[in-house]
Amino acid sequence: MIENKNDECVCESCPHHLECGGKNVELVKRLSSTIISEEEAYYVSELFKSISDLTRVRILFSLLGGDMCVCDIAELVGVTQSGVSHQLRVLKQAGLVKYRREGKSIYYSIADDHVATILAMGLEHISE
Amino acid sequence: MIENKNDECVCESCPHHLECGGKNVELVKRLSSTIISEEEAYYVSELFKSISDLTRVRILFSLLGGDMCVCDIAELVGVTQSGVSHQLRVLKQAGLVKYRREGKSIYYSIADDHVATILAMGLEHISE
DNA sequence: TGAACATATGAACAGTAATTCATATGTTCA
DNA sequence: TGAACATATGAATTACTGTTCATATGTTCA
Repeated sequence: MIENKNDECVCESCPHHLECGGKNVELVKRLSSTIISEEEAYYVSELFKSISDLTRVRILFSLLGGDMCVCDIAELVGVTQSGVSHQLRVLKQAGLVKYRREGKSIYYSIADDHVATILAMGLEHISE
Repeated sequence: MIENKNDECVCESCPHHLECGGKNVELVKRLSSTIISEEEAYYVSELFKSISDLTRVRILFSLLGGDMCVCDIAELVGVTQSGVSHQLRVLKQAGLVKYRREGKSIYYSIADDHVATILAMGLEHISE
């Protein structure tokens, strides 16, 4: 809780807070802006958005088991080759997966341990 | 890479893998199903979906600075009281925030340190 | 109890995203 | 080089999601 010395809201722009006892918005605004910028918030939301689709989550957890080429992923998650390719593009742009070409095939894999940790944290959270 | 002893795909349902050298889909299917179930994948996607919206991310990071009542959050993120309330419901259902009533106001806060960690991991990832 | 305030909910609209089909790009090997 | 295969891309459709407005629920205090 953030309160001024009089335990009373001094915010100019929201006089109603004098009654609701809410925190001083100006103070909060200054504080929270030091925690995360508008731009950072956007990128964070974009990051999690890329893990917010069931198909993409299934792709990511499948890749935790080892690298896979696109056609294998497609069969595993039961989506069209085209569909998987579209989703892989999203994961690629978010920096969640990397890829390498091996002949005609392209193998995708989890970008780094950091990504694996985020996935593990998510799995842990829903298990509570 | 998962391969059988002959280094050759034995999958019945995808004969083309004999050429592309892809992994044995049946083996992968069995392996990855031990990592995460279909139901778990769904809940994980739902969890991250709740952090995939810019407004909700801004709400969460604001709450990292301390508890806040709905009207303060609304002013801080520049959305209608109604809009914030709708988004808080999403965050509540995902177990990301908790709340307590104090008189007429309801104060929301981050559910636990686990949530703060997930947010921090996200922020860390985009900073690479 | 009723007036004032804080929050929640439902409906409607607008913007966005996931999927598929058709097709293009890129690779291998005879 | 050209045929066969693997992946990527564009367009179109369908479904979903975020926002606001109007209103309902719930709390406090005179």
